[in-house]
Amino acid sequence: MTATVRDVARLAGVSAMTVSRVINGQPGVSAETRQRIEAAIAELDYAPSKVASSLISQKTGLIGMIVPDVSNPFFGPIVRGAETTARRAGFKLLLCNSESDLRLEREYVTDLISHRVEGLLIAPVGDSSRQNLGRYVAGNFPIVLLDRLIAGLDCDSVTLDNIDGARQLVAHLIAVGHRRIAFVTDADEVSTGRQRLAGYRKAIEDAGLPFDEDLVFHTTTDQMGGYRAAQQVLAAAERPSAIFAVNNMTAVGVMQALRQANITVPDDMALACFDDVQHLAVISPFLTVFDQPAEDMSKAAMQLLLERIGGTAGKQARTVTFPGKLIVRVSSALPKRG
Amino acid sequence: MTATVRDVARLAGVSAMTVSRVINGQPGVSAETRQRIEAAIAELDYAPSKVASSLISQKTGLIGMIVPDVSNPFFGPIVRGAETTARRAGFKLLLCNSESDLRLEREYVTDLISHRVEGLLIAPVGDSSRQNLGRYVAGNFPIVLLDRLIAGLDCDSVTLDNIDGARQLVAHLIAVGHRRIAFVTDADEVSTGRQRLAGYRKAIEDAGLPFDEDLVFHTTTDQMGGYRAAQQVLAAAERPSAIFAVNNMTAVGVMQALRQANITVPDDMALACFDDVQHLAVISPFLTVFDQPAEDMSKAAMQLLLERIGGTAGKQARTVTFPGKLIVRVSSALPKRG
DNA sequence: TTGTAAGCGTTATCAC
DNA sequence: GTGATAACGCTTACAA
Repeated sequence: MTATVRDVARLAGVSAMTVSRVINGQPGVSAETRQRIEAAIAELDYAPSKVASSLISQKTGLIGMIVPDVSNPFFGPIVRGAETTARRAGFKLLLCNSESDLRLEREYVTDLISHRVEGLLIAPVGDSSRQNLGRYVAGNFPIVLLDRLIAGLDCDSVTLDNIDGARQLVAHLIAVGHRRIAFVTDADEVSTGRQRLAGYRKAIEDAGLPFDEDLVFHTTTDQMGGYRAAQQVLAAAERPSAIFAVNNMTAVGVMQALRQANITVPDDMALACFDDVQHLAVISPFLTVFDQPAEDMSKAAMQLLLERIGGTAGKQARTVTFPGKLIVRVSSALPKRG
Repeated sequence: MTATVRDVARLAGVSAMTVSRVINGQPGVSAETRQRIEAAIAELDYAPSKVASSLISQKTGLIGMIVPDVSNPFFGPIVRGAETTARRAGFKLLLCNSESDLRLEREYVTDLISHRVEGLLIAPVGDSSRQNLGRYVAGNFPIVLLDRLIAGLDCDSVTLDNIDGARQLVAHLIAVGHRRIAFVTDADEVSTGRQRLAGYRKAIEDAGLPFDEDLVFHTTTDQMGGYRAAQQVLAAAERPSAIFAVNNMTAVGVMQALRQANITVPDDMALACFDDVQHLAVISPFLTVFDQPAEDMSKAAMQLLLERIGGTAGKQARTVTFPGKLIVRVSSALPKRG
């Protein structure tokens, strides 16, 4: 179990070096010796230590990945895609959940660096993550941003075309007949929120409607945040006919508040959001969404990271933007009453 | 970025040892020296290498986790819970997706061992995983099984009471009025499938109904497997009025096949399965399920593993069984027609 | 309070 | 074809 090269060498009657050659498939070992060594390895259940070899090669074969929460149906496929791509390139993934907490994110980053991950794939908490990452980016440490950009940080990244996605989604709501559309989103701290707000505004202005700041409800983009924001929406003087939630968890919270207030979707209020939940639509094709190809985005991001690690990337930061697609279901229909 | 203790020592005008003391917060360093060293650390962006310290301490602070697929809504929370618990104990998680592939699982296990993870938390592919794990269990390497047991492998484990869960779910279907209930499950290779079959059978016999082997449809427990099995169910001579799918993905496949055949749930066919999808029910409370407390189970499993790693566990294998709960929604109602 | 020497398990280098 | 030696970056044990 904890045998070393030397134990194997002793048992096989050779030197540690020869064992090392066999392990790494290097030439220059006679077939007979090789067999004796392989027998000794099997006998001792010997597993070479990557800890020791990493120390010499300065390569751990480890990649750090930080997401807010793997159990979020958007990030699950993201982690899955990244891991698959990493594995195929011979890397293992150290997974961290930042819980959208800047301090926890910072702790993870420094820990991962200490573990000598060869690169970092991260869906950052927000613009403030710049504090946590800036020095490494400046030091040319391989980092790729996923889903969210960081203002003022020039770095490889993979995101969705959030502006146009939001524009499409809101344009759809307008086409259906909605005129007052609430947007439930976060503070100005996260790039996705900012971009989706821009798209929301564009769709409204494209349609010749007035952009009303009071229809933008800022909150935390989790279930509780969506819940609270929806209550504010319902309390608004002139109630909107539709709510656009900035992401999936926020939409869940919105739905929860609506249900509690006995408001039926879409009969009393329409609802649409970002992020489709894979497979869910089969069970219940209800929610109109703008779907992000999460797994593909993540694979692309890992690819960028692998290139950076491999040194085949060039100095300039690269940006990949995916289009995504609008999926219209029943939740966005025009209310029958009200 | 890649400074070493010696670089820091040189810059601070001390020995490497003194730097090491400062890093590890050991006593015996004058305040003045400490400050000089801390300044040097900051100046050089020095991050101590866990690769090197792991080599000495024989502790990596790494735990391996293998699940079939993190993007599965059952395993997402499982990974999340494990990571949170591991982090609080100072461990990082190396995440692997076995894709329910025995060979891939084997590869992951040996790789993780080479990386010197201090323990392994695994939702194994099935009974055959015994080949992949047996030697390590025999060698007292810390391993905890999650969700699935392995026949003939005596090892710490956390599972659900699958027999009673399935019994409750099927008893509910019977109480609603169903008499012919199809069970879509895997081959005999996975403990959860076996146990749920036992529960299915018990509920049927408890109700004084005949157990009909032809109502048990064996397939792969993924979406495609559920899809194919449902087609067989529909082709059955005497069509059942309800389908019990062994897990979430299988249920999705069943639903897909039913929809394609223009069969409405529950009006033409009832459906129930294991695994609730968190949050989904808020959006659309449709599917009757037997819910497993995935995150809690996972936290408990990680706790067992941490105890084993810490040596506070004792030789005997421990088993923790969670109860879970039946959640009745609309999909299990008695068909109106047929 | 601080430093020196040795070694953790590998492998690169060079010698035989 | 094979082996001795040193080194990767750190820490334990001991010395000063």
